[in-house]
Amino acid sequence: MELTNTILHLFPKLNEAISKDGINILKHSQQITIPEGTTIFHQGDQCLNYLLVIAGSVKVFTRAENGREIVLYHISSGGSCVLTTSCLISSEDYPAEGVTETDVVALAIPKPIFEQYMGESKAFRKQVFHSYGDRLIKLITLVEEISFAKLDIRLAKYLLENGSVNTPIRTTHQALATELGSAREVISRQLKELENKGWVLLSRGKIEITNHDALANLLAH
Amino acid sequence: MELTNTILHLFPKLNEAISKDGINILKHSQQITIPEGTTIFHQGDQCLNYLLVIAGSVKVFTRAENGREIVLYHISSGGSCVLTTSCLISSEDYPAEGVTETDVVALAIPKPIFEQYMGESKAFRKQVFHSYGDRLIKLITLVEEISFAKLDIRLAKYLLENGSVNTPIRTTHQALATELGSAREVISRQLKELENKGWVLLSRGKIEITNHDALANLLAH
DNA sequence: CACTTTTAAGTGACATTGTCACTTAAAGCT
DNA sequence: AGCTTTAAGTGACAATGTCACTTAAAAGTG
Repeated sequence: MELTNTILHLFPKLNEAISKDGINILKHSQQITIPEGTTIFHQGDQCLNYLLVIAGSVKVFTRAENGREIVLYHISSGGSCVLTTSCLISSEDYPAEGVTETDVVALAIPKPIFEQYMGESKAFRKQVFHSYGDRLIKLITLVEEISFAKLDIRLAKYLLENGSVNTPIRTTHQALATELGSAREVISRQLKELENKGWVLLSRGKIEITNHDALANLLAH
Repeated sequence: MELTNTILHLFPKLNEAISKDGINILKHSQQITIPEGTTIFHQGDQCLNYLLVIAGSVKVFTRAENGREIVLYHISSGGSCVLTTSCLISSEDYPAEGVTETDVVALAIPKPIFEQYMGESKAFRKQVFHSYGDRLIKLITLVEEISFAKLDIRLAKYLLENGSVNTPIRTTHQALATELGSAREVISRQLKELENKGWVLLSRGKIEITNHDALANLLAH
């Protein structure tokens, strides 16, 4: 019952699907645990389940021929994998890879059950569409940021969203470059500048924010 | 009956929805014509119809604060507007604008009918999901191209896709910059280089391809 | 037609970001 | 302690974006 409550809290629309439409999602789906670093899909894969993430995080990214990568978005608890959903229904290839960033607990709804629910429950459809719309918006926002925003701003934003004065960010410059669709050397230089200004403190694999307000001020424009 | 055939040809899944699921789409929807240059949606709009494009083309783009724009994708005949669909269902704001590039003929399915069909017809759902998946893939591809591909390559690709030796492209450098998410000056310089190589011929508002193979060779890498 | 106005395109200097071919240094392993 | 792996630094240079203009073609107008 603990799990049930967690799920219903994370996916309020499913709650509605269960109570209003009499759909027994928990009975017909399976809870799975995926270890960190697992590739859950990559280009050309067939997929057989609708995945709802209960705990942990999945990184979805594309890779260029020259090896450079860019993160498209993350799926964290309360999110679902729309790319697999899309291929679930329209059977197209997706041009991206998904890798678990942490151990992930997910609810897997098998394809036939998924299709049945899509027909039977308006609330279930809403849940699915909601996560679709969410991804579209995230992708559009990403296009905007890549095209228009300066790197120092995007970097500062990332730092503020992922750390604070007391909680350092544990990541590498390379990972950050991937996250922002830039190159490692460029990130290193930008970080070095922030360090020279005294706003962050750098060490191998760790970035500490030392002046939150100054960083926040960059975003303010 | 002419229109019916056109529609069923453009949207094969709807054909199935009609024949298999007994759904009378044509009866409950309305054919509308929208003149060129009409904004059909912009950020924050509410939308009341599911739009299927029968003829013409819609440009979907975002605008940065400094006025720079980038085209996210085009919706042409056989396409449907997923952004409005998304907001139709999840009632979120979308961070983009849609403007007709030509006169557009579209089929408008009112929201309540749309929701009914979504419940009743698997084929209809497939149609909707297919266009969703399509957009996701287009957006992901766009992110890839913006992040990784060189501008001259993207420009050459655009030129080849939109013109040939006999059919010049009628557009401005500014419009091209918007299409590729770059700046006008940069596009002008790139075009000038192509002209110097003798691959295109430039005049105000017009680009003529004079050496198709050389351009195609750029893409081949 | 000659003129003004609008719109498109060109230009050079400079800033930002990406690429390349490395070097240096820290952490983990035996 | 020495070796290996991984992270980060560096300088030179290329590609792209920005700015503040100028020039020129087309469109509108009396």
